[in-house]
This record gives sequence, structure tokens and C-alpha cells, in this order.
Amino acid sequence: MSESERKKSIQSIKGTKDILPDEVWMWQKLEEIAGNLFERYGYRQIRTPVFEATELFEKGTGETSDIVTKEMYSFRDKGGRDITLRPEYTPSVVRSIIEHRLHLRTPPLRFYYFGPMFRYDKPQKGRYRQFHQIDVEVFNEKDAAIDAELVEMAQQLLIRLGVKDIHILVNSVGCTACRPSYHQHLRKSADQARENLCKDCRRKIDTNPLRLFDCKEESCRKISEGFPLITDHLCQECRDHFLAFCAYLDELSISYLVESRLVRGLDYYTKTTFEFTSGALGAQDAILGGGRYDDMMKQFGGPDICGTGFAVGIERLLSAASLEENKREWLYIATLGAEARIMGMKLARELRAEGWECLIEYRERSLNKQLGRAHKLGAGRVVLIGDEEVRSGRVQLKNMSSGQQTDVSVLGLAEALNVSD
RNA sequence: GUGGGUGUAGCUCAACUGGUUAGAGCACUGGAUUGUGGUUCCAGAGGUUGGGGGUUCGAAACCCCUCACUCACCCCA
Repeated sequence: MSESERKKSIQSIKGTKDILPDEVWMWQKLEEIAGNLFERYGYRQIRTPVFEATELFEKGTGETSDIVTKEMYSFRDKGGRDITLRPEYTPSVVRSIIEHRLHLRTPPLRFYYFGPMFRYDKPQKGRYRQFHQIDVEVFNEKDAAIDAELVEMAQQLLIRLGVKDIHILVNSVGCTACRPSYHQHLRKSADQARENLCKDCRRKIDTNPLRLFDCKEESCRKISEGFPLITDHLCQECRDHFLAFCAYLDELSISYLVESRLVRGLDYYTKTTFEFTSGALGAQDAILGGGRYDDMMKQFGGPDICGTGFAVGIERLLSAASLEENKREWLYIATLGAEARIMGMKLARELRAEGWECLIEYRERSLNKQLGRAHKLGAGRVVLIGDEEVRSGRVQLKNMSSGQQTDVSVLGLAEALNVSD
């Protein structure tokens, strides 16, 4: 291996990144806040493997979705199995429920999850190849009220995390009964205007007609205003469901925008879909997305149970959130000389057993340097041990903010520490 | 996958039209101060200028390739 190859080989993979110690606290705090909130709504954490049979996503996420057609990390393992690093979470949960017959256990079927997802996409700000999601799923709740409760819970989450400038977009994408006929209508209208549409839109007529609505071209925009909207073509059941969903949101005083052009990138959604965006983010502004999927479970040969849920991008969430780190008080133990060091180590063991965070740095440094370190690192108090302390069995306890220093016995130290001075 | 921009010390940035030994602030280490921190002063260490190739007497600068980041498209979390 040459020098340059060696250098190259030690970089992290494109689109992945390390979460360093000075930012891990945010992730922990986020998970704590989110988990705590979800549990109040009756959700429980579930954890499934990061890789699954490729077939799971082909069937679940959808053969025609962008994710499956071009973004999956798929490989064959040494046993000849076709495996994919999960690009999203929902199919895994569905699989797990069926596999463990969770629907036969005592309800509710409400799950949440934090973990990495993998998509081979072009990285940019807010978009990574390994990224992390919070995922929430509810099963066997047909009523539109649960869709509204999910939106309400999602909103609570963002509020608790201090995310500003939130927009909530909602839509219904119909079901297998009404969506195909709507697509036909839309295609027909678009086809009639084909001549006047841009190249991109002409392609979308066949591949993804719903995307015709968000073309940037002014002329296309004008034309698409005349296209039929899904919300005008829902079957009775879907229309009722959507109206009920919106009515519940109104009752909960949640402001939202009905966005009939809102399409999610996943094929399996039925009826309700929703998306939260934040103005704090820039181009990749979708922070949370979700919806209902009535058919996935039975498509996998499971029970005919509906599902509804959402996913939140943690990286995007954190860049829009404003969290404050919990300050904690800890001790710097400064020692001078070999005997003092041993005394410090023994003392630290006792204090740690009491729950105190103690830091001793095993490097010969002057007291001056050690206090400088303690100050810079933000120690609240310093325990000082030198020859005199070794002899007397007492130590100096110094408060770094007041500068006050007291002489305490080793036995009385734990007690002295509990007095905030 | 398609276009544009940017890569100089751990971080933020300098370095004329291509000119000789690539600098500064912050951070780091040591000393002034061998048992008392925030200021100050002195000193030190730290770079194959993202990597490779080319043009040139001479490249951080210009050209090509590549890698990474970044913005837009696409798509999505």
C-alpha cells in the first residue's frame, strides 16, 4: 500500500460522520426528551437489526420508489443471502410484529425507535448516507383521531426541542380504491398540456405525476394549477377520514396547511400523509414526515391491521433545535508527589462510589498547572493533596468560583462536598 | 446521478501579477510562578498548502485528474 492509499483508507466513508464527545450530549438529551414524551402517549421502545432481507424493502418500501431503485446499500453475505442496510424503519417494525405475533399480545401496539438508516444519496447539508431517525409507529387504530394525535405528539416534540419556524403540511393520498383513478385523471390533464410542459415535467407524467405540482418553472406552475387535485377525487371513505383528521387538528388548535401536492417518497401510504418543515434548515427542510399505511401488514402475509406513524431526521432536528447542556459539578483532584497521588487515587475511588465525578491527571505538573487545568476544564471544586496532607490525613478543598479553601479531614470530605458553598 | 463553489496548523483566517525560509489570532506544551487558577510576559511545538500528475528557472496560487466538503437540481429525514 502506498502512502497516499494509506492516507485515503483512514478517512470516514463519504456521507458518514463521527459524533464527537462534545456533541454526544445533544443526542442523549434528544433521546431522553423524545422517549420521555412518547412514553406518555403509551409508546414503548423497540429495537430491530440494522440489516434485513433486501426483499423486505423491495416489497415494503416499494419497487418503484427512489429509495429502492437507486439508494439502497445492498450486498450478498457469505451465506448467499441478499441483505440491505435499512433505508427506513417501517418495514422492519411490520416484519417484527408479524414474526413475533405482537398483535396477539395485549395492546396497544405503539412503538418508537432511534437508530441509523442508510441511503446511497448524494451528501449535502442535512443529508447523509448514514443518518439517524426517530421512528414512531401505531398499529390497529383506524380512526383518524390517532393520525391527529400523532401530529400533535410530533408538534410537542419539536416544541420541547426548541425548533422554531415549524410548518405542518397535511394531505390525503387516497387508497387503492380511489388513487388509481385520480392518477388517470391527472395523467390525462397533464398529457393534454404535454406540449407546453418542460422536459422534466413530461418525464414526470409517466414516472411520478404527483410531482408535476412542484416544478420550479413558472409556465409549468401555471398549467399545473389547472390539474385535478387528489383531495377532490377521494372516495367516500378516504374523504371522511381526511375531513375527520382535519377536524381533530382544528379541535387541538394545531395550525396546518392542506397541501394537495404533498407526496411522500414511499409508495405504501394510504389516506393521511403529513410533513413538518422548518425554516431554520435551508434546502433540506423536511424535518419530519409520516402517514398512514393500511395495507402493508397484510401485503406481508400478516394480519389485516392498519398502521400509521412518522420518522424524524435527527441530524436535521438537532440543527434546528436549541438545547442546553446540563451542567454538572465535578472534582479535580490535584496531587503533588507519589504518596499524594496514591492517596488521591484511594480518595477518588471512595468519592466515585458516592457518585462524584473525579478527575486525576497522571502527569507530573506543578500545582499551578494543575489548578490552571482545573479552571480551564471547568471543575467546580479542587481537592488538593500534597506532603502535608499525606502526613495529616486532611486535604484542602477549594471552591473554584469563590476561591475559598477549607481544610477538611478525609473522613469528612464526602460530607463537606454535599454542602454547597 | 447532473451542474456551480470551496479545500492553507487542532479551529478561524492571511500570504501582491507565480518569487526564494507559508504567517497571525485562538487552542496546545514549557517557563517567569519547585504548594494555589482566570490577567500578563517569554519561549516551544505544530504544515507533505486535501492527494496525485503537469506547466515553469520558480507553484499555496495556473492546467488536468482524484478525494472531501458545500450550494442548487433530483429526492428525502
